[in-house]
Amino acid sequence: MARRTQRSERRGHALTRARIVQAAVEILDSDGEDALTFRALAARLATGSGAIYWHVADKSDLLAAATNEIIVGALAEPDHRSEPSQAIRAIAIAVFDAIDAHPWIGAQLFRDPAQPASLRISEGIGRRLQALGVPEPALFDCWSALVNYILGVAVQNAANARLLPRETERTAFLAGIADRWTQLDPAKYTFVRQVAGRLRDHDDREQFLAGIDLILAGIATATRPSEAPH
Amino acid sequence: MARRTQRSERRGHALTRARIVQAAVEILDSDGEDALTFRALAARLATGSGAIYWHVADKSDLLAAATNEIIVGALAEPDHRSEPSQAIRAIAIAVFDAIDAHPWIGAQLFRDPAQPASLRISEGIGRRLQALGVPEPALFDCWSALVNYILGVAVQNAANARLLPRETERTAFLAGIADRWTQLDPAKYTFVRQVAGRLRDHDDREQFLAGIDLILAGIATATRPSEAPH
DNA sequence: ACCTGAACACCGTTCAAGT
DNA sequence: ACCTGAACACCGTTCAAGT
Repeated sequence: MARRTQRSERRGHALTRARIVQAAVEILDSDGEDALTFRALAARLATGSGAIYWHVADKSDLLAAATNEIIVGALAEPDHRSEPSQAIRAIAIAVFDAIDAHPWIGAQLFRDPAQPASLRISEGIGRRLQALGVPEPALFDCWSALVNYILGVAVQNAANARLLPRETERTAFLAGIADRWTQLDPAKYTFVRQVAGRLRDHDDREQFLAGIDLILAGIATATRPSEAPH
Repeated sequence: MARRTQRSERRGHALTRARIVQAAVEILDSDGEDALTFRALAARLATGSGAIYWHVADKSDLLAAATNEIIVGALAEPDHRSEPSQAIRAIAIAVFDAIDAHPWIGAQLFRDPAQPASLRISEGIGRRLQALGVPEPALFDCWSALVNYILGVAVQNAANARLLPRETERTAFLAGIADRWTQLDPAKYTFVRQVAGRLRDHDDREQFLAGIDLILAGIATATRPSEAPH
């Protein structure tokens, strides 16, 4: 977001790590994961492919940097006022939407639990759980369940989004799955056949949030017994 | 598991889709994801790389087939006797352990929600939720939350396992993260610093199960109100 | 019908050579 | 210190040619 002034900038086009990452994000967003090659990146930056290696260790380093840029941006403005459980939902949605808008993040977000992106999410969730009054012994489990769920589902959704870029394709795709489910062996797949209809018109985002609420309900169970009514 | 008799089999070495998939699994398990190339596979099967394409559409088809083989095997023997919530835990653990033992499954399991592997998991979980007495309106949400959590966490764990193949590396890795967490800015990362100690000696499998229990507790909340005490 | 293996069109990464 | 771009060691996939 913020433009850094570059001391050695010439005509505004010095090759910096920041500019490389930015160009990588643009390629990833507009043309997808496969389009990001060092050759394409070099062409866009009007330089040689080898020059990029002076600022970036390798492709995995490049993807990690691009991921952090997006996630840190998405979590930039947490609302400090809202109620803890609402704040948790807000963080979850921010991550979900960021991955939905930039599906290439998906695979990357797992790589290193110490990268800024993961840390921000962890800290945000953890603080709200404390504010919620979750007792010490249960805190680690509750925190880990929520963070795991948020990252896991968001990444799955990103994988789907990568497969089906357009909304119309998605609708047709879901309808296709629902149809195939309906035709399965009734004895072996009773349940799957039964929920096929729901699949057709469900919304991934709402589904994701319903899961968050379910976990929060479970957390409330773990919290209440140690709380006196006030 | 079951050996199919091949009509045109000569000396037990006819090139079949089943044999190709089996060889692919062996390479993936012993040498990792990057080691599975069509050249390596052809060498192991003592044939040309092009021959494989007669039985398999492309690499993604090959990986999907390998994934299904493992998952279907892992869920082969569900215990019909146990209590529903115990059965759900058993399914979750079976998936977790399968992905833990074959980390390369991770990325693949998302690809197609209509593949046998996903179907088995979905059906298994869904039936137990019905047996648990979850009312119709809540069923879809509960099912989706559980399946999403199971797949999401298992895949994350697989990604970590891929990074750190050996147990000793893992311990050192966790200790390293915990140390880094401890050194973070106390103002910005209060919570993360606080749980760093727990991270050091936590067990991924137990953590995973704790999350399942939390969701089950939430599901019980959604179930109880509509049930009369009996 | 099925197999062979050279050939094609790519990759990420390196590195001598330049400025 | 930083950039260039040819070269290297790979890939997945295709396809004419074989049996």
